[in-house]
Amino acid sequence: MTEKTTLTDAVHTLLKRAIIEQALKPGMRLPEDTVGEQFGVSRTIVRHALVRLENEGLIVTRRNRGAFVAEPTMEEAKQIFEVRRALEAEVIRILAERMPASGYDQLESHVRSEQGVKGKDGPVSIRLAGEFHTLLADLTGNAVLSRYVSEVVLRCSLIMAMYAKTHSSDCAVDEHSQIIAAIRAGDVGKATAIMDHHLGAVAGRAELQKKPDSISSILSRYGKELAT
Amino acid sequence: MTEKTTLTDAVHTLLKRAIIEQALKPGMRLPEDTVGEQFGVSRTIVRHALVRLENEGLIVTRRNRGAFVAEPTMEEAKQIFEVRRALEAEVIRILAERMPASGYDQLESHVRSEQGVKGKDGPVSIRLAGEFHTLLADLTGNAVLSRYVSEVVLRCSLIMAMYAKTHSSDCAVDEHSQIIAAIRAGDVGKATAIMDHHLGAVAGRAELQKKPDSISSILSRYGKELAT
DNA sequence: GGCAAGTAAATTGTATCCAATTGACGCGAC
DNA sequence: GTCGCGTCAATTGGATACAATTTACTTGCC
Repeated sequence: MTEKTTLTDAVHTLLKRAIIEQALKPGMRLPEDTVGEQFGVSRTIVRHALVRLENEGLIVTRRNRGAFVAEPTMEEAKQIFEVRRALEAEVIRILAERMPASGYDQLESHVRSEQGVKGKDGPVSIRLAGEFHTLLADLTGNAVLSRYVSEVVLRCSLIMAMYAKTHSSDCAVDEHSQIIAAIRAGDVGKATAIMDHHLGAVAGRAELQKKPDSISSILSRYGKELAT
Repeated sequence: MTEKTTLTDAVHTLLKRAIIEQALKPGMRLPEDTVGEQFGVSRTIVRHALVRLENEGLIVTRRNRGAFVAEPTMEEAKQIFEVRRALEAEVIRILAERMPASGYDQLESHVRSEQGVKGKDGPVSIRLAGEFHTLLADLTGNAVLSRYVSEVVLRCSLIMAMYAKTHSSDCAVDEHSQIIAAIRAGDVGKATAIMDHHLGAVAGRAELQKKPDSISSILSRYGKELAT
């Protein structure tokens, strides 16, 4: 399986995971040859992977300056959450209408694995929380929808990594279960309401945590100018 | 302005327009060096542009085979329309709440230019009809939403180019005006309903037109194997 | 005459190489 | 001491060269 994929895909996937798991922090530079050296591939490959990442909004590139891990502003974050809410509402609407056979099993299985890492917050927790929503979108069978949800979820993960101190996954997992239940009951309105509340809480957590973190956050945003 | 943009952007834009305007027909091959020769750039540039186009769903690439203009199946088309409906509903919801100052002027101006080419159906008509929706999305001020709408609109244009014989833009322009009026009146429900009907009609036209066109369509789909 | 295998051509995947732009450091003048 | 200018290093933008894989054709055998 690892041989079937192209090198570009591999690098792209690795970089993506590294960004989401905060190994590569927002604002950090990504020199092409450094990354290439690290993975043992040429700049060409890294360039292609970076193009993809830029299209996904996970990095930004400045002309003749190179690529940087994206640092979503609060404004961008609001926009992303706005789109995400709309997309996930559609996901719920579809799933309430046509949930595939093994859908609930997969969802419950995932929630269980989320509960497994409930205690320890951190990158893994953020990733799993995101993957719940991705799984939800996948179950719609709509590849386009799934792709977009996946993108906004990843960018939200990046936002959370930037602005929220702790992920406090406790309530998140709980709400995930509630969403599943509401969909199972065919109650689109309730499921959407919970999802909205869920996302609102997530967004709000980022927003609330932003103030105390603003000093270092702002500095880090301008800090890349000084980074040697 | 043409000097500020990078070569990749230029090639990307040109290819995109060529695909939308059906100069490059669905299923057609896009050899890297042929395209590069045509535009006077290297394969490197073309490759980057192709990566972008693939991410946008306008082309598909087969491993070691190259790039082909996408040929959305009816299933994919349905998925794209499903997502598009959800996204444009969100656009309407937002615009009814916060329409920028010069928004209506821009919209009405665009509708007038659509009416200008009302008679002659064809690529330009399809492009303008698409740009109305893109403009609508741009007015939300939400760059993420705008980007996604732009993508699905382009893919819908490709679908229409594939499946619909005539674009019959008459009703489309009329409905565009109605949507503007409904938004202006602050009637989200009505605007969404018209938009749904509008998109449904477009999708339906593709679906209905598909049968009589199926022979040549299918042949063209297999024709790429024979293309010399 | 049809099928299969081998070979050759074409095209992509990848790496390396050159040029152009940008940011930084240092020097000098005011 | 500070501001401005010039040179330099570093990194990306782009092109070319090489390798690997796939397709298609030809040739030989049944």
